Amino acid sequence: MPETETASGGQRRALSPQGPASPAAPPVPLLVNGYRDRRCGSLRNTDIGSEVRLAGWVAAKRDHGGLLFVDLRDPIGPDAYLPVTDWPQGDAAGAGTGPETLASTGAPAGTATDASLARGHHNARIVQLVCHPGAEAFETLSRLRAESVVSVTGRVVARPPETVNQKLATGSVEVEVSELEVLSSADVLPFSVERDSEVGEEARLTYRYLDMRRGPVAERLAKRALFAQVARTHLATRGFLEVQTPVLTASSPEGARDYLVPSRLYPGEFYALPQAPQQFKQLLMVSGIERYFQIAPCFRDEASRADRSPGEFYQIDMEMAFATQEDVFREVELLFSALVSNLTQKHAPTPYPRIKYADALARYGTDKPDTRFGLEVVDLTSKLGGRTELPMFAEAPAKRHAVRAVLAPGAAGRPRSWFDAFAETARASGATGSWLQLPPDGSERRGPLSRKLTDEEMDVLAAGAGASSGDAVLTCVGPSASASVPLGQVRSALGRELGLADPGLLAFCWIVDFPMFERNPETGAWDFSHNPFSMPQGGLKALEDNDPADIVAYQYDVVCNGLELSSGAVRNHLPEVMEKAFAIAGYSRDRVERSFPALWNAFRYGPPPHAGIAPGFDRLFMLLEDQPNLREVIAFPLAQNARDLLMGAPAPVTPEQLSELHLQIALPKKP
RNA sequence: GGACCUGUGGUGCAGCUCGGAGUGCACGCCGGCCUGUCAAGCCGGAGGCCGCGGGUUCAAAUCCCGUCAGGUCCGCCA
Repeated sequence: MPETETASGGQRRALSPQGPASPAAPPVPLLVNGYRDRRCGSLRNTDIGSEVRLAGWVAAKRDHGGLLFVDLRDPIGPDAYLPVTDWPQGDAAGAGTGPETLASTGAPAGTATDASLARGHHNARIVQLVCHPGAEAFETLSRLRAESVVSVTGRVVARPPETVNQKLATGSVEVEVSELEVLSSADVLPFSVERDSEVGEEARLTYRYLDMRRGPVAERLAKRALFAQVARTHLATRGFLEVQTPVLTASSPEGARDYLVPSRLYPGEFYALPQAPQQFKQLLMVSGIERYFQIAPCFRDEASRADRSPGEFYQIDMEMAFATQEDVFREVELLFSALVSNLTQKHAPTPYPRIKYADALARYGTDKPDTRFGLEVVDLTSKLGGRTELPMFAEAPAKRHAVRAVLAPGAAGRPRSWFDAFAETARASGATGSWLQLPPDGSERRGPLSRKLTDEEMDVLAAGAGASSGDAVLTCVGPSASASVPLGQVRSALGRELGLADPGLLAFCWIVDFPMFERNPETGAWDFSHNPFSMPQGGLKALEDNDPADIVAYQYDVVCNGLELSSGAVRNHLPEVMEKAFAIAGYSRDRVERSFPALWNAFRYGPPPHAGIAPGFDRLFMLLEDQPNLREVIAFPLAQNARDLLMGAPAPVTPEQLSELHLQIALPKKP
């Protein structure tokens, strides 16, 4: 069947950061050919009387014997966020186009305003076909299974008033089928595409194409495409050049486990897939590129989490020459604002608050705090430490322990098991947990602390935590760096249970001043605590004069709602500073040179100062879409164990392939 | 590397605590009826190695051990 591109070019204009579906954006045309000349979901009252050709999937069949209804469903297209038209010239009469932004996408005029009718959604992609027994198509159509694909010709007719369906965008009309062509027939499906039932993860991944045909995942992919376009367009207007970097590269000694690719030409040698284009982007800075970005694939052979894909993921990798930490913060806030305003109706206050790493640990017990709500951990070391009869508090200053507390609103009446669980959590992280309950009726305070503290001390504790009747105060005593951790966990749990977080808020914040080094608890040696290429604050002098424990780096994270979205840093571009930093971490100059030959050499030839960041693309999009895990925003995700249930990867290869690569398999012996 | 949750006709679930015949629900599937449905309705039917292996027991979907698969978390992720 010939396919005719009837639109003039059919191109979309680049999206402006201000609005993808702004009036300036031309509507997306339909390919008009032998398959169809209209989209199912586009038919309206104004089409009554016209003859149309439609194609799509048989979504549902209602066979009355003497009368047959079929719901025909469009494919999922860019109409999820762009205006569409069924006419080459961009005549928008039937497609409900207009100056809508995605955030305000509403129902087409003249029908129900149900949110499920929003453009691009399931009920906006359906039209009802009607077929009478006399019609030639009747027998064939009535025998077709759901999800078969057909092309039909028919006349658009008005539905009898009492049968108008408010749930469909096309609900006031139907199409009387005169001709039917079966384009493909479907076998019985492993699960229903049309019904809104839960399907197990295994079945969804194995039949991912059917899972996507159900709607939500594919609609999200359409939105993900918009996300990428907004990011690209925005960064381009900010002067960032999109540069692609190799996927086959060298293994780097730092970081996660590498995925290795054996070399055929060089027996016994391997490429590695990049964990991130970190060294390449720094080399681009040395190359004289002013601003670089890339939606970069990253590969890490590490265990997965709901917010961490196994195997591979994408970063919006960015780097700028002659830039400071402030410049990076501003560019990221501008980029995120463009993404948030184009893709969501959430609010994301700027500038993002900045929290020192050490403060984040103290106030939230984590370096990725959810700052949408309060309940911050308070430090009562100076008020209660050393002053009470209770040994735990009394001895804290001498042991250099911190006394910390968090408010548990309305928790006075919680069961003993809840408090015990907290105490156990505290013990597991090497601290001592206790608590005080303030009964709602104002009666005698209860809990272990009530037995050892004076009334005045309890007042200090309650006031310090901001507790009143009905609340509880949880306390934790331990080393300063870890005393807040169990309290932070309780804080997060309380936030969830009590619904303290505004779901419409994206509370971004910067975590700054990460320590440069940390002691390896086993060897006592100094390790890089994060990125070894970060510039220490104070430069060479700080490295020479200060205790490594006190050196902080120009190293930062951007965090939102308790999710870490990215790490970044002002890079260390000075070989002598790098040499010293690596020396503290126990690397000889020789070893640095051997480990990072390209950077080491490049930095001898005039590297500009530079800084950058690499926000996680999938994770940021998952956050904006309120999705609980990354599989919901990825077309073909691996299962948790890094298996591809659809394609069957990984899989053994032939002996010939192995031999060509000079590889032998030595499986571990079974016990 | 470790912990926990889940696994029951094609799909989703109940049954498992307290062992007693594969018992049940919703959907799907097959056949029949049906001219205004909207995930149509009504009648009938088929479909099961209760993930797999071992153990305890007179008897195991149910209890125990192991294992596989899916998920969540800890470690890990410079």
